[in-house]
Amino acid sequence: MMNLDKTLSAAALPVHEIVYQDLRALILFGEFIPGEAVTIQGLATRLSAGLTPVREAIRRLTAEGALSFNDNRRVCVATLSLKDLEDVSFARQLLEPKLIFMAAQRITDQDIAALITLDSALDQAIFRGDAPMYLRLNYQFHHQLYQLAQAPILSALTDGLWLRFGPSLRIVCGRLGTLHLVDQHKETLLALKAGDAQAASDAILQDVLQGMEQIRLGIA
Amino acid sequence: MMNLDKTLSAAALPVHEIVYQDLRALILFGEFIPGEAVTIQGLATRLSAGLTPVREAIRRLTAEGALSFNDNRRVCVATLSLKDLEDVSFARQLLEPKLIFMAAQRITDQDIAALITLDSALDQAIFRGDAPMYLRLNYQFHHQLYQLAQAPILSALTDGLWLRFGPSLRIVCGRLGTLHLVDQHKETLLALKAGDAQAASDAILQDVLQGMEQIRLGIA
DNA sequence: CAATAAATAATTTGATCATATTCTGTGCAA
DNA sequence: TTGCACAGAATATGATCAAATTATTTATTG
Repeated sequence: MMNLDKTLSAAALPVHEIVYQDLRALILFGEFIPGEAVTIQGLATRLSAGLTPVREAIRRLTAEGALSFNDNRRVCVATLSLKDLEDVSFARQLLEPKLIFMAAQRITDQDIAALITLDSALDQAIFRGDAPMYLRLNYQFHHQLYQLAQAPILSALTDGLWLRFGPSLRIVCGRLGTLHLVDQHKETLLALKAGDAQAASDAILQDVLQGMEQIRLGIA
Repeated sequence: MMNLDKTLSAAALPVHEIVYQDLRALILFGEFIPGEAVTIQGLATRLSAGLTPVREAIRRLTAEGALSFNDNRRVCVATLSLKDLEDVSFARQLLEPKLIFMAAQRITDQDIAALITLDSALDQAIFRGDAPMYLRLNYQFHHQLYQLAQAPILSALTDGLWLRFGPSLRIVCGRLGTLHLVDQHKETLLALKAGDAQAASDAILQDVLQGMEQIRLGIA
C-alpha cells in the first residue's frame, strides 16, 4: 500500500526528527522551566514516540546546550546564570549584526513584504497580550533574516543561542503586559527598505541588546 | 557481580558518551575525508558498540555540524566550502581572542607551565613530522585556554568550530613537512607570562588567522 | 549482434521497538 | 553509620520492518 504521509506531506520525516522539532519548540518558547527534569519515558509518552527517537532528540538538544546531561545520567533543561547570559549576549552582539548585514545585501522586496506582515502580526500579539504567539513571531522574524544571510554556519550558531535563553523567556512572558517596548524591528525594516545594510545591522544590535536586557531583568 | 570498570576507571561512562568521544576525535584529527559516508552499522562494528549508542553519538555530532544528515537519511562527514570556511574564520576571530583575554585574567603560573610543556611537545611533533600528534597537541593547547576562560557557552561555541574544519585538516597534514610556521604560541605564552591579556588575545588572533589560512590554501 | 534502457532481485542501510540489563538514589534494618 | 534490597530511570542489544542503493537480468532498439 502507498504511504499516504509521503504523498500528502512534503517528506515523511523520521520520528526522531519530528520529536526533535517538537521538543525544540517546547524549549524555545518557554514551555519548560529552567532546571526542570526531563525523562526519556516522560517525553516518549508525551510525544507518542518510542524511546530511541526520543533519546536521539535529547542528545541533539544536549549538544546544542538546550538540555544538560548530569552526572547521574539524568537530563534536565539547562539553566542560564547571569554569567551565561552575558556570554550569550556577547555572542549575539557579534554574530547577529553580521548576519543581518549580509541579509540586507541579498534581501528582495518580496522578502521585506513578508517580514512586514510578520511584524504586524507580532504587534497584534503584543497588543492582545498573547505571549506565546509573541515569542514565536519574534523568533521567526529573526530566523527569517538569518536564512536570508545565506551563511549556514553563522546562522546555526546564532540560532542555537536562542535555545540557551529559551527557557528563561517564560519570565518575559509574565511581564509582557507591562512591557512598553520600542520596537526595533521597525527601524530594521526601514533600513532594509532603504537598502542600508549598516543601519539594519545597527538596528538589530539595539534589538538584541534590548532583548537580552529583558531576560537579564527576568533572571536577576 | 561488581563492575570492575567502575572501581578501576573514574566514572564508567555510558557507551554513547564513549562512542561520541571516539568519533569526535576521529573527525577532529582528520581521520575522515570530508564528504565521506558514515554508516551506523559500520561505526557500531568499528567501535564495538550497539546501534543505539552510535545513533546517539551521530545525532550529537550532526547537531554540532561535524556530520550532515542527508535527505536519504544517510549521514556523511560535513564538507567545508570556501564560503563556510570564511564564516568559521569570522566566528573564530571574534570568539577566540575574547576567550584568551578572559583566560589571561585567571591563569596561574601552574597553568602556564602546563601550556609550555604542551607547546614543547608540539614543537617536537612538528620537528619529527608527526602530523597526527601535531594536530592533537595544537587542539589541546587551544582547548586548555578555552577552559581557563571559565565561560562554558563561549568555549562550547568555539570548540564546536574545530569540528567544522577538522576533516579538512587532513590536507594540512600532508603539507606539514613543508610548513615553516612562525609559532604564534610562543608570543601567546610570553604575553600570558607577562600578564598582558590584550597581547595574549592579539597573539592568538594571529594564530587563528594563520591556521585558517593554512586550511584555505588546502581546500582552495 | 551490440548497446542501451527498463525491470527486477539482492544487498545494504536506516528506523523503530520490545526487552533485558545496569545504574542511581532511597528507605529500611542491623 | 553501614549494608542491603527495592523502585524508578537510563542503558544497551538484537529483532524486525521499511527504504534506498546496487547488482543483475531481461527487454528493446538501432
